[in-house]
Amino acid sequence: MFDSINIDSSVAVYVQIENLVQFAITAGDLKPGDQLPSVREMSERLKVNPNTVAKAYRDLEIMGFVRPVRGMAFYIQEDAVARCREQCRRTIISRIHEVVGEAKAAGFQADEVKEAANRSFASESGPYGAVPDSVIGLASGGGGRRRSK
Amino acid sequence: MFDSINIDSSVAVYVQIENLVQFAITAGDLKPGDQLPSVREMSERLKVNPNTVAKAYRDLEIMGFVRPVRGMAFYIQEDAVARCREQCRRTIISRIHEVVGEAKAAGFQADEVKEAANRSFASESGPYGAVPDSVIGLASGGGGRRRSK
Amino acid sequence: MFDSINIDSSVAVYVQIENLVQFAITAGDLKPGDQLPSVREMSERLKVNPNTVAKAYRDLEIMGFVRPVRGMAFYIQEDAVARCREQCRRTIISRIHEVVGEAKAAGFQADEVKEAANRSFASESGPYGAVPDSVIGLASGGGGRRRSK
Amino acid sequence: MFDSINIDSSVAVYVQIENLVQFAITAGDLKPGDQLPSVREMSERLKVNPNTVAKAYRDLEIMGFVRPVRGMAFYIQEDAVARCREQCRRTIISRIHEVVGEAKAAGFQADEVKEAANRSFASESGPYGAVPDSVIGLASGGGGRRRSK
DNA sequence: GTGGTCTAGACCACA
DNA sequence: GTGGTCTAGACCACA
Repeated sequence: MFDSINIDSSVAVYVQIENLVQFAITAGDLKPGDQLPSVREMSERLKVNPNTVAKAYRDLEIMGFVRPVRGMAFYIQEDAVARCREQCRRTIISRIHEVVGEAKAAGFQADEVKEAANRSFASESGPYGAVPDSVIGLASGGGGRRRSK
Repeated sequence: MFDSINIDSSVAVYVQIENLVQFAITAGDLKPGDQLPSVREMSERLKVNPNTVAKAYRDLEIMGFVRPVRGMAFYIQEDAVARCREQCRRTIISRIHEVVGEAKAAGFQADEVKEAANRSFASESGPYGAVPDSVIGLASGGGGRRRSK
Repeated sequence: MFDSINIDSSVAVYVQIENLVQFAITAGDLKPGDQLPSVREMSERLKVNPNTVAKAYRDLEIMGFVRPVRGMAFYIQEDAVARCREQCRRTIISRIHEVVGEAKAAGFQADEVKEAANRSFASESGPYGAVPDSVIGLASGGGGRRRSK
Repeated sequence: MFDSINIDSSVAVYVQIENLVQFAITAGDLKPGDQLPSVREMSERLKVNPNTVAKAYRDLEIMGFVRPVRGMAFYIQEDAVARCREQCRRTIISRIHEVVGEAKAAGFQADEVKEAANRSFASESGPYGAVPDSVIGLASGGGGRRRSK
């Protein structure tokens, strides 16, 4: 958990951090009352500037998912789970929709998209890590065949 | 073609424009020798500033997909198709990988992602348009089932 | 260094900026690892719009001479020097060739061109500054002699 | 005469045309009372759009170097020569100054610039043609030696 | 503070 | 009419 930031993603780093936390809450990896890693620890894990982590935490606080106590500790709010899950669902649905729209526009077939998704599901990497070869693999395999034409 | 820009997307507007053109080339909607809509026309269609379109076109030129002819227009290069298709494939694969990673991190099941993708495939909208209700629908349907913890 | 832009030159302002940086790299005034003046500082020094400087810096990045670090600065690349020198040489040779061609077409003698070049070499001014009187002086001196048909 | 336009030069095409005419007047290749090539003929020789030639001719008329008669014929003015020569001299001096400034900024030695100029003087090509190999040659010869360091 | 994106709009070169 | 350059200035992401 909390180890994959992709500096090249179109998604801003601080949004990636917010997403990682929200996904963890939604998946049950972080429960109400749990504590977030400190800003400093998180910034070292993710190798980003502490200010960037601090901004993400501040946003999560504004959204009501975490609550700051004293200096640096942030705790997951009691009522965060349901709202967080709903927000994650919408975020992900709209991103799936966007990416499928791109695939359609480029002439990809539904099968190819599904196959690519399956490979990603099977791979080990987190949401924002680099794309492993096992996923890219599709390209020279089934992908190239049908898209041509 | 060329009618859907999402100002709220994490993908920069000029990148969305570059993608739209590349997808059109890959899908065969734009062929070598064809000309791009003029900067002004494109900016009116997409309702973005002409400078933003110009930046996208300049990037496409640097990538070697189009060639500007002074006082005339931008033309699709002869050798653009294969390279463009390969680049689109990589772009899309890595974006699918990212979005699937997000879904996994949030506890989505593969079936749910596939179902969301199917709905998007079936919908009419382009890559960067707003998310139609028919797609959001999944949420309250299959989505709610397993994600709950 | 970095103080002379000629808004009246036929050379576009952003190209003049690119040239100034390349000349500085070639001459060893900027070394690999050094950082460029910030976009804002440069725009104030040269009294041009920040966007114009940014365009020049972006081009230098595309040419592989500098590398931007988000939130920090642009740094001279390790391998920039040799390539940069070669490109400068070609740029300058072709510009000398152009100007000599103009002089020949207008009936200038080789001696006159050399004398003008010597005066410029002896003067203090940078590449794109205004032409000092000491250089113009040639005109009424040796220049008038033979050119008068 | 009138056969070399360099589309890649920083000097605008219509300015190159104006220069070619002015150089020809200064050098005595065009005399008062002589007629300029028609706009159409010139545009075919130089392979540029007639509008561009027309703009150059209009400018030359404004400068008082040529006079239009009826539809399309332009004649060299009686008093054009002296003024034209003076203007050419200033144009060329300031361009020599600019190019020498560039060479100095990049660390070129005076000798190298002179040698490059000599080569250009010795070559056959006109002011705005492509740079012949005989001129580029300097590079690997004396040029490379001293500039390094 | 530093670079990156975007808008708004002027003016120019070329076809 | 088409692309290219430049200004002026706002706002954002990141360090």
